[in-house]
Order: sequence, then C-alpha cells, then structure tokens
Amino acid sequence: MGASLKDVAMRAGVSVRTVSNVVNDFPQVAPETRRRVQQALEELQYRPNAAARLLRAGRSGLVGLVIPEIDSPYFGELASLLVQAAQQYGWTLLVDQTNGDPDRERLLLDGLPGQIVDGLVMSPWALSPAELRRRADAVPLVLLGEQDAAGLIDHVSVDSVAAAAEATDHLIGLGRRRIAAIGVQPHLANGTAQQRIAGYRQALGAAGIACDPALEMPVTALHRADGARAMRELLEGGHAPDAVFCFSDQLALGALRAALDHGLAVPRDLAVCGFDDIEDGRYATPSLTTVAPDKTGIAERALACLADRLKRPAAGAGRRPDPAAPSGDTPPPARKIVAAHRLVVRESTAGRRG
Amino acid sequence: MGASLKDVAMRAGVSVRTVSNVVNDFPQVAPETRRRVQQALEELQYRPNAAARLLRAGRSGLVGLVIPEIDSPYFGELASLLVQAAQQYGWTLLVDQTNGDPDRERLLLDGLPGQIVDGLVMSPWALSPAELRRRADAVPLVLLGEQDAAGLIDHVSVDSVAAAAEATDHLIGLGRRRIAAIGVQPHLANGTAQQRIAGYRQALGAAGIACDPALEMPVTALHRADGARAMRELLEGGHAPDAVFCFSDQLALGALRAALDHGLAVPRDLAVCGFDDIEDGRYATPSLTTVAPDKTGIAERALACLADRLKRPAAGAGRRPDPAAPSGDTPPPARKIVAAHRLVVRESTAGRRG
DNA sequence: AACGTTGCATGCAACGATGCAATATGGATG
DNA sequence: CATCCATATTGCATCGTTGCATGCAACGTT
Repeated sequence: MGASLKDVAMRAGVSVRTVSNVVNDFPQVAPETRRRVQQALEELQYRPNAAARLLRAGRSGLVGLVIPEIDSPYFGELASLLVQAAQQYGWTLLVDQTNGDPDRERLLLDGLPGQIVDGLVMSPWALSPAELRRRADAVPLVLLGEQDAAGLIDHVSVDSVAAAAEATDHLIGLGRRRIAAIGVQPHLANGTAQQRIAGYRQALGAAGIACDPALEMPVTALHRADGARAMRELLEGGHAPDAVFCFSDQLALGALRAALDHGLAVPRDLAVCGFDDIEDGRYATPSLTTVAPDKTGIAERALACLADRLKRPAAGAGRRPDPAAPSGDTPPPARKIVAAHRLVVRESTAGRRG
Repeated sequence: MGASLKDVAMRAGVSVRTVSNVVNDFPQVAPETRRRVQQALEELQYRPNAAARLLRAGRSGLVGLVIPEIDSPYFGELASLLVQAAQQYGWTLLVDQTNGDPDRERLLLDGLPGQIVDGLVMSPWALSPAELRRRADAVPLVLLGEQDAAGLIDHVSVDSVAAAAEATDHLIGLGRRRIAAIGVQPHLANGTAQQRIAGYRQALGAAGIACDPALEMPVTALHRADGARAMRELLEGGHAPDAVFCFSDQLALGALRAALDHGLAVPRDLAVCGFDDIEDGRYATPSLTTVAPDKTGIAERALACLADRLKRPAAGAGRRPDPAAPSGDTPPPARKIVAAHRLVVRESTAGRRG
C-alpha cells in the first residue's frame, strides 16, 4: 500500500498535521517547510487515501450511473455523454449495469456503490416506484426514462406519448394504413412501452384508422433479435403491414433486416421507423428514420439536477446535521424535466436513396 | 445520513461491538440479544458505512474497468460480459471511460476511483508502457488489448497479427488482389493498428502480392465516420480496391455504407471484412464478415487473473504488510494470456444473400 | 473449595485524513 | 524587559468499523 501522511511526516521531520496543511495548500506554512514536505511527498509518491478522506469529509466526487444494459447502444451513448457532462462538474462518473434484475437494482442503490457516490443517476427497469421512493433519504437520485416516482424523485425524460404519436403520424402521412407497432411489453412496469403504444394508438385514432391488435407485437427484450422475430411473425402471419413503428432503434434494425430477408423493399413495400437515434441507424442501409431524444440535453439536465441537490445541506456521509439548526430549510420539491425530441426522417421512410 | 453502529447500540442497549457482531454474523451472541439488536437494526434502517469498512478492512469488493469509449459497441459488449463475470466472484464492476485522454487515464488509475477498487481492468489507449509499469505496486491491474507492458503487468489479448493475416488470407482466397486496409494509426502507441497492419502485410507477402501504400488508409479514430471517409477517399482517388480489411467493425460498417452509396455491390464489386464481431455487423445488410475475438473468454480470463492476485497478500489498503514476515513470497510473474479468435464469414465476403 | 472451561459481552486501539484549538516561535512595540 | 501579536507548527479528537484482548459470569470437574 502507499505512503500515508504519517510516513511523509516522519521523513520530512514535521508533524502529520503540517503535511496535511501542505497537501491541502493551506497558506500558513513556511516556504522552507513546504519545500521539505513537498520533497518528501514526491519521494514517497504520496497519494491521499480515498477511503479515509471519504469517511472524514463525506464527499467522494463520484457519481454513479445505473442502467439496465451497458451494451445497448442507446445507453452507451447516454453514458458517454453523462461521463463528459460530469467532468464539467469535477465529478467522476462510474457506470454499472443491472440487466434489469430488481435485486441488483436494489443492491446498487443501497450497497457499497450507492454509498460511496455523492449522487446517482438511474434508469430503473424493474424496481417499483414504491421501492424507489423508500430511499428518498439516501444520496440524491435522478431517474431517467418513463418510470414515474409519483413526483418524489427528480426525473428526466422525453414525452414518449407525443414522440410516438409524431412518429406514427409521419407514417400515416406517407399514405400507409396498415401500421404495425413492435415493442409492446405488457409485463413490465417501467412505463416506456405503455407510453409509446399509447401515442401510437392516439395517432391512429386521430387519423380515423382502427387499431388492429394483430399489428401490436410484444417483445421480451428490446434487442435486434426481438425486432427480427416480431417482424417475421408479422410477415408469416399473413398480416403484412405497410409500415412499422419500433419502440427502439435496435428493434427497428432487427425488423429491417428481417423485412429485407423476406424480399421486401424498404421503404417502398414497408416503411420503418425507430426510436433513440443510435449511430447504427445512421449508417444502416437504408438509413433509419427515428425519434431522436436530445441525449446531450438529458445528460446535462440530469447532472444539473444532481448539482442542485448537492449544493444543499450536503446530507453527505460525514457530518451529522446539527440537531439545533432550524431545519425549516425544506429541500426543493422533486422536479420533472421533459427533454426535447425530434423526428429525424431518413431513407427508411423517405423516397429512394439520396 | 444513515444510522451508525453507535446509534443502533444505544437503541438496543448493548455495546457497539455487540452490534457489529450481530451484523457480521458472529456466533457468540445470545439469541435474545441478537433478536433485540436485529430489531434495532431494522427500525433504524442500518446500512454499514462503506467508507469506514473500506478504510478498516482495505477491501471494497469493487473492481474497476477503464476503457476509452463506453459507447463503442465492442467495449460495450465487453463491459457487459465483464460485469457478469465479476458477479460470479462476488464483485461489483464499475466502468469509466477515458476518451483516450492520457491525463484521464492517469487520474483514474491513481485517483479516487483507482483507490477504492480492489482491482482494475484497463484497456490503455494513450498511456505508455513505462507509465503503466510505474504503478506496479498499487492495486492489481490487468491490461486488455495489444498494448504490451514488457511482461510486467498481466495482459489479455488476441493474437492480432495472426487474426489480421487470416482475415486478409480469406480475402485473397476469394480471388481479390487489390486489398485495402482501413485503420492505420501511426501516431498511437497502443499497438493495435501496428499489429493488424503487420498481419495484413504478412498475408499479402505470403501470397506474393505487393503492398501498395495507397491502399493503407490512416484514420484518426475507429468510428463509422472514419471508415466512411477512408472508403470515399479510396474510391474517389482512383485507387478502387476489390476488397477491404477494416481494423474494427465500426470502420467496416462506415466503409460499407460509403461503398453502397458509391453504387458498388457488396461483395460482388467489393468484399468487406471487419474486426470485433459486434452485434450491428450481424444485422447489417449485407451482414459483415469479421474476426470474432472470444469476448467471453477475454472477460473471464481477465477476472481470473485479478482473482489470482487478490488471493495473495492482498496488498490492499488497510493492513500494512508485516515487516517481520518472510517476504520471500514473490508475487507470481505477470501473465500474458492470448484469447481465442475465429474468422466469421458472412454475406459481405461470401456469395449472394442466404 | 479451588480450578479450568465455556459462552457472552465489552473496551481499546487503529485504519488515514482533517477540524479545532492550543502551543511554540520570532519580531515589533510600549 | 515585559507585553502583545502574527505566523508557524502541533496535539487531540473524530468519522464508522473491526481485530484483538479482556472482563465476567455460570458451569463442570477434581
């Protein structure tokens, strides 16, 4: 293990406290002493012990990001933006994935990772709002995604209902009438699929098109394979649609590939629209029309939320709140931030290439 | 902040030590006492303080993964596999990205994140072997990728030279003769590009094909845009190749798109081969031939390496090594593990679809 | 009755860094 | 020469937890 303040102090012939003063750039140190101490620091390669500092100060400068899947392009891109946004605040962002396992979501929130960070950004998958609310007293938490914690936890998302409606509208505007939806997840409580199917139905209804349950395809996950499977079922079931709105770009890319394999021309025979605007979609052939959430905005506003909470009493680990202090300083109410989105029309719903 | 052992002890009317004994499941606690303490623990929602435990015990159960880009599909997939492998050891894996910035690589190694973890897995980008070696005494470190630390640090990689040669051989076997390479990075010291271009040249040489410098395309990064740009230059420069080996699948997907945009048929006019076997490549049209590293194997063996080091004296933070102990217990020498790879032939170099 | 044994509970110290308050210097002033 | 001040340096206590050693009963054995 590395050298401690004590080791450096012995070497420099001063007290532990003086070394600490040098390390923390306190002004009241004689130039000669400072020089000697700095040399000892250098020689022993001193690095402050993170655990001790954390214990004492209650702040780590770390922020956690908890997402279902690191290898999903959408979350990967978001994580990357969050890492960069965190740097502007002087924080280091650490990422972990839950695989949608509720036990793991709990573990990361309450366990060690959730303790050493000053704040958490989380995209919940399986944890119920009730469980999320239970830990309102721990480190500041910002939720991403459609899951709503009843206004008790800061929350950043896009308006999925409106976005899904816009996407569906766009397909209707192309003259399509048999518009399928891929990505229904009735067993999941996290709200994403529910809101997107609601927007889809709403747009169909507004255009006077009847909803056909056979066109609403459920999936178990949001991967390319699930999209391909759903598309094959649609095509083999004799319910061939003339357009499809997929609740994620990954689903759309899988569906696209299945449609091409089936001999369909996209967009002539089938228009395809996704959701997320991941990079793959821009380079696919044909390139993918999609709903683009303002990822940069989501990242920045999520961290701005955290920063706001952290400016407050700190509520960190170290210092216990003074019981004599007037605790009338109510924390600000939970915010519900809606980030921007826009429909990006590309080849998969436009004309021929170009 | 949450309740401490002291708070629980007061509530249960026992000593701090006894509460600790209950929390840690020590046998020597009377059933009645245990019950009372457990109730107090429950009522106060006690959670052990991570910082204190870490300071005291020197172990956190955390493992860090430091990669250049979280949003690169290859690293995303690898990170996901590492998270899962870590769970089998009872560790929690935290991920951070450096963007290839050497300062940030240093910061993550030496700074707080590098201190609280029991071990680190890192894919270095810009840090020189010398700098990596400098910290051989800190937490156990396993390197991923082609960067070689002169046998002083555990290291897991694939045989990039052989893999690149196989890929090139495959293209030669299709009858192609003007085979381009995309992904040269002369200014980078991390070895990846160097090894792959070496394998490429070696295969060409063995087949008696002269190397054409105009076919070796440099890139600044390994993204789709870079691949597309390089391919456009090749096509517009009058040096049109009949095959291209890209040093990453992302480069290949970009090159593929650029080629299709240029009116080429793939693989008829141009065969395309990538490296990494990311999921996008499997669903692209045409699907992408690629070198598939055994990612699961890489993840498992990297963590096995760490586990091996951690079984040793621990060298963790807390306990200072006993100076009286016979220190003849030399740590095992650094291992150099070569993971498997195989060429996966798909549509982009095979015949027509199917 | 004296002794060792066992089971249970506790006290002390330490991990490394830092806030606070107190001390040791030197010099300037009355 | 005593006094005071400012600057420079230090000791002590503390954060929450756990290793080690000890205290203290009640029990069984000789």
